[in-house]
Amino acid sequence: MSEEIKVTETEETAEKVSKNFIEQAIDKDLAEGVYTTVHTRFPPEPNGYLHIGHAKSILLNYGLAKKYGGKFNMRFDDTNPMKERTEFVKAIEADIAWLGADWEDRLYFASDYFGKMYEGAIKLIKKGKAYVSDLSAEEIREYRGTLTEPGKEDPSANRSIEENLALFESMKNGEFEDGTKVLRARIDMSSPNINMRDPVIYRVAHMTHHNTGDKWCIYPMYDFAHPIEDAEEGITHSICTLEFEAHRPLYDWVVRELEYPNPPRQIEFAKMYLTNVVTGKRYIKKLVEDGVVDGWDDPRLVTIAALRRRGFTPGSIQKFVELCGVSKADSSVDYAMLEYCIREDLKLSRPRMMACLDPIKLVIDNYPEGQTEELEIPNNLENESLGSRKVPFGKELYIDRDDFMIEPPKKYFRLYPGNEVRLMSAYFVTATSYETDADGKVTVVHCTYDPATKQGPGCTCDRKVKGTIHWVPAQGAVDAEVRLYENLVDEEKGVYNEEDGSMNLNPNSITVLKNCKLEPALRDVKAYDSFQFVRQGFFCVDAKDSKEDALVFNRVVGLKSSFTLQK
RNA sequence: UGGGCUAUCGCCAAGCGGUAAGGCACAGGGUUUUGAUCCCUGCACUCGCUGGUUCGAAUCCAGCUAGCCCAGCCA
Repeated sequence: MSEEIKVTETEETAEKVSKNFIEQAIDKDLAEGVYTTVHTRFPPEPNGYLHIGHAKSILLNYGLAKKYGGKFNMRFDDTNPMKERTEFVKAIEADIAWLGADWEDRLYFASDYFGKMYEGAIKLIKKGKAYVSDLSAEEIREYRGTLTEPGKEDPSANRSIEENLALFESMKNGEFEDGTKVLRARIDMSSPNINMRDPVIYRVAHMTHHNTGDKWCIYPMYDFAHPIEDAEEGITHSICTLEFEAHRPLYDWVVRELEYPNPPRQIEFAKMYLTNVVTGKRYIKKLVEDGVVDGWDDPRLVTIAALRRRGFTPGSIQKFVELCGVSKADSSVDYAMLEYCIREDLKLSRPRMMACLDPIKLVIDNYPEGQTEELEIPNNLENESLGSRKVPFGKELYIDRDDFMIEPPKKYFRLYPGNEVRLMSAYFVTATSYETDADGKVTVVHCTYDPATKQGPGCTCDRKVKGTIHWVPAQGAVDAEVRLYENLVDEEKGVYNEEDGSMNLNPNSITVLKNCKLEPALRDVKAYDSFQFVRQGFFCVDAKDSKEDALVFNRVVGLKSSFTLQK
């Protein structure tokens, strides 16, 4: 195939998928020669764990760089030592790497630029564009004015450049208490944009920084630091969320006053929310502190760590972000979309095994005592490359409680007295009788099998049967605990309680099944291994609690079902 | 309230003056050793509202309405 044809095909494909507004802006910049490359970055503050919302930003930034043959930087925006910790730095790095965003050798810290920022501040002072203020935090607020009234000039605004320089140096040298002096940018106290009313750009904070230790006791504010970080790294497109839109004039002011030659351009997009999910940092924190959940990686949470532990894959999250798209409109994406993405990713890639989550015994009365046969069962009929495994079949098996009913409702085509079903990959069986315990709960089902109905390649049985159920051999069955999850919050009431800001928790968000029986091939699984448990869903070995002799599985997501069992 | 932004199917989201893409969800039907998958089919005479410009408007203009963001020495 010639190269020309390839190029044509690529263009055609690209035309079908419309570009989002950021890509359109980049195309325009490139076409007009504003930039010749694309360089993006993801700049989290290391003050907590990343969640699904951050994943969108990470993948968006990384994806853009990749798509345009550019670069993607990882940068910790650590300008406020009060909130930041190394613990979070490590967790965030791990999460981003897991998601598949590769920053190569470009891992930076905003604190690496504290020197540059200090110089930048001096440059502003020398240009008469910044001054040291004596006002207290409260006074600054008063002088700032309100949404409708303009601000008033800071009494310190007219100090000489020399005095400002000296004072700023004294700030740096630790001669002032926290809160007694700040450096302000001189812009416009009557601007309709409050962010432009002489914003504070440096504050005094005698505090040990996780990266720079005690070297500094003054720290730059986000609005001053961020444009410098971007410019220093040669970022072309600084992509952030919508709440920073009103800060863009200030961002542009900083890079202009500091005279960066090819200043980056800030573009804002709307944050993504998910329905019936808790994303607020302080809410997650409260759930963790109150012991409602088992840490920041509890599988019911949507932190990256939790999604990983639950059994989501990087691919599923990439797909999800791609499907959601990017825009400037507030959105709350249906959780079903995420479920669709993980099912898509796992359905062909994972073995389909048999497991009984609420097992009852099935005894085949006419099967020879003591006999077993080894059945060779393909691991995934839609993906041959996954091979097959052996499953022993014998007189005593387990089936799931839901698959047998004494008095079935209409349209129930599983096992009930007198009915014949297929035991998946084995034989047809017909229920004959059952045993119950003192409470009337079924404990054992008796059946007979038809030796002529052995399933598998070359099966000559042409009789059809409506129901097929899964089973696990009693001999060699593996015990396991399985955890089923539902929304953490009440779907009807909404996530947050309007009145007191509390959360409307769903009391049934977790169901722990302790006596599950898995087929023998599942004995040697490792953390994060995941499988389809046929007819039930996708399950993942819990990385925190699963032990070699006490397996624990999380249900990632159930299979879709158009059938609801009426009990 | 001053400023900024947003409004297209239940949920995302294309559309960029030529007569409403796509995905999720949902509903029917077919295939089926998973009530799954897969495969068909259906699902906005209408684009927050009202006017205007135009042969023609979701797209342009005006005026409304609703929602989100900004008054941290947080990011």
